[in-house]
Amino acid sequence: MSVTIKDVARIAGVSPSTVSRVLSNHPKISPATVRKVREAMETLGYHPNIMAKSLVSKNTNTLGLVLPRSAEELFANPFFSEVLRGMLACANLAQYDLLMSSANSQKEELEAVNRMVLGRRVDGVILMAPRKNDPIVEKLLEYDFPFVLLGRSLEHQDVHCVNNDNLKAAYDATNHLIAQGHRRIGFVSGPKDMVVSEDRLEGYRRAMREAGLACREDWVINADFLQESGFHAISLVMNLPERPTAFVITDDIIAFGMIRGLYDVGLRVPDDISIVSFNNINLSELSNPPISTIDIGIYHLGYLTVQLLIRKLSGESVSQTQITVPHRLLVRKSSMKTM
Amino acid sequence: MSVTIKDVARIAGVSPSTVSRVLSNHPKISPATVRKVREAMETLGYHPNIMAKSLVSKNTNTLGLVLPRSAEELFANPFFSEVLRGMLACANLAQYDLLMSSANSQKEELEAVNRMVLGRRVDGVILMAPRKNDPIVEKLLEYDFPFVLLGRSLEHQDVHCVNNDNLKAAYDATNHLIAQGHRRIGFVSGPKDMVVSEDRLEGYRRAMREAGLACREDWVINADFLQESGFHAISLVMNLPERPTAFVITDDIIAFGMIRGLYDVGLRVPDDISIVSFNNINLSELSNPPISTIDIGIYHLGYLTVQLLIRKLSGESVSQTQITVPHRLLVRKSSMKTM
DNA sequence: TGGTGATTTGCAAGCGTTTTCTTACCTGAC
DNA sequence: GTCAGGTAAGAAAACGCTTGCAAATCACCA
Repeated sequence: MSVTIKDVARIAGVSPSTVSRVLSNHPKISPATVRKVREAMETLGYHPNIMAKSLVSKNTNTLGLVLPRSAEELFANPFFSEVLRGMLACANLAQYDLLMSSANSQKEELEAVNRMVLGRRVDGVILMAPRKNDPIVEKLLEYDFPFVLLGRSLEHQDVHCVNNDNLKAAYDATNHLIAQGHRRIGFVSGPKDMVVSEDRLEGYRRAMREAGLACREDWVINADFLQESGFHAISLVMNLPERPTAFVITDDIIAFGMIRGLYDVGLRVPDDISIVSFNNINLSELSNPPISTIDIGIYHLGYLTVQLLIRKLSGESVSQTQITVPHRLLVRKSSMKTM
Repeated sequence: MSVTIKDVARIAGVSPSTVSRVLSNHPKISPATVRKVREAMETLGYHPNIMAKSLVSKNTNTLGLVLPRSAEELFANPFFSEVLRGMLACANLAQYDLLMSSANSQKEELEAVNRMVLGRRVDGVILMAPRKNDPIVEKLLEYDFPFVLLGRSLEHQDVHCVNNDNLKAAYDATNHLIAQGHRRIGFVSGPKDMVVSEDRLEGYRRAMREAGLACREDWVINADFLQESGFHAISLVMNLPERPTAFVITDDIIAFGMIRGLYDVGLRVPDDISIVSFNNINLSELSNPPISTIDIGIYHLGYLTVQLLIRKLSGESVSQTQITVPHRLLVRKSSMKTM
């Protein structure tokens, strides 16, 4: 069968406890013994059973990634790979693995979290893109289980999270369009119950208000993070009594869909309608025209989230609860009037 | 502390064994006892400790996903999210979770696999995009550990795998271009040591040969699965003594980069150069021009891989070792001459 | 009444580790 | 040569669960 600590002990002529101590680099162990044990491990091809280890030591070196329900939206978005890449890079460095489970309903979502948390399967949890009044947040707080938000909680200010200043980002994006001379500016929002949607919408509204511009309700279009949304949005846009000359769009992928949809109805970007979107997924630069976008540092978002969680787990008392990843506006052709 | 099976037993007035049996739906347990135990679990908020459970039962309900080293390439590609989505959907259905670990070097990669496999952390392993002479494949065969390839092994015919008929797919793509009247057709390949690259290149060559067309070595350009590759490829293309009028490209994202790069040097797709690529990532349809591509059924690829692995794990003797996901050519504007 | 077999439950060992507590051993000072 | 003081190694109990085997209970019939 598989080789255990006892086998190693027998071969090395020591007790299992000693082997265990060698394994965890216990200081008070003689170099000679260490050598003997190491050799035995080598010849037997020993590898510790992580289950047994976690059972007694009560940690798993695993982080749980809880995907928002109806994760389809997120998944289909390159944003997700990129944030995952950042997470894995950091986790990898600290010898952590990532456990993912997806869910289709809120019920399944809670079950998944319970399996992970109450089943002692992970040491900490990462919550992506939380919603308003997210029950998972409540649950984890109730359990007093370590977790970090990628995004922020509307209700709990003291929860550790990594986020952009989405309000400011949308504010910047809108102001850029205003500076380009646009007066009628629309906004395409993500799912209504997500905190990020709320923040960005607010940023857009603030910029419009400060510039003394009308902020009409029918210029705010709801979408989700799928390219089809961009496509669908077009019919709404076309039916508007007064059509905006520019849009702030909450996600590059929606922008792709919109540009395409506009093209099909004979409208050109940026000549007829200017566009600024969010995220700077790597393809946005290769779009035709290249898309002006707010670079939110996706990779860093993922990396720092995991880093924060690991710091929490290692007992470090992390006083700064909120980490803000800086954003910057990348002006490309989709928002450049007549060049 | 956390509530265990003993607590439940005490409250329900039965023995721990009985509780365990209720948990696993043991047939010979009286309905009355079941009810009592269920109630006790409910009031205590009991959740089984998965570590303890796996320690004795020797399975973890977890699948390990081993990413190819230098996974950056893959990650940055929407292909990856989509395949992951398929995997998670299937795993989720069967109550499995996915454990990911990434690695930067071959050494780290082997360590990760050992942690997973020898550490008894997962029940089975999924290997993505295997390379020629992949040491991980050898290792898993040596351990006799259940695993499934997403892709195929060049050396081992009897390994369970889910794959496309990449040779035929490239053959189809090339023939499509030939049918459009092209005679000078180039090929942009993925990393040389990956099996998929080999297969697609072979398909391209076969089509060219059968059509009696020259298959010049300097028309085969090596790239990796990054958009930058497409970009870089351009300088190579421009320096060719005799330039192809069309390209078969092994990945949509490279195609994006190439279209952009060609545009920048004043060449138009499809008017100057036609393009057919692979994968049909969702953005390929929204490209400008929309990209003709081989739809390889990414989602299904992921879904079926996990399904096959789970079937293996559940003891079902799966006789059919190779599952081929059908592909189809989607003709879009990037390969349509003058309309 | 006692024996038989079927059905339900409990006992206890074991899964592969870690860790506390003890013991054995060695060093050096008196 | 004895004993304190310290260091290195072992014994054994846990961690929370499963499961083979034995015991208990009960119905039934001779």
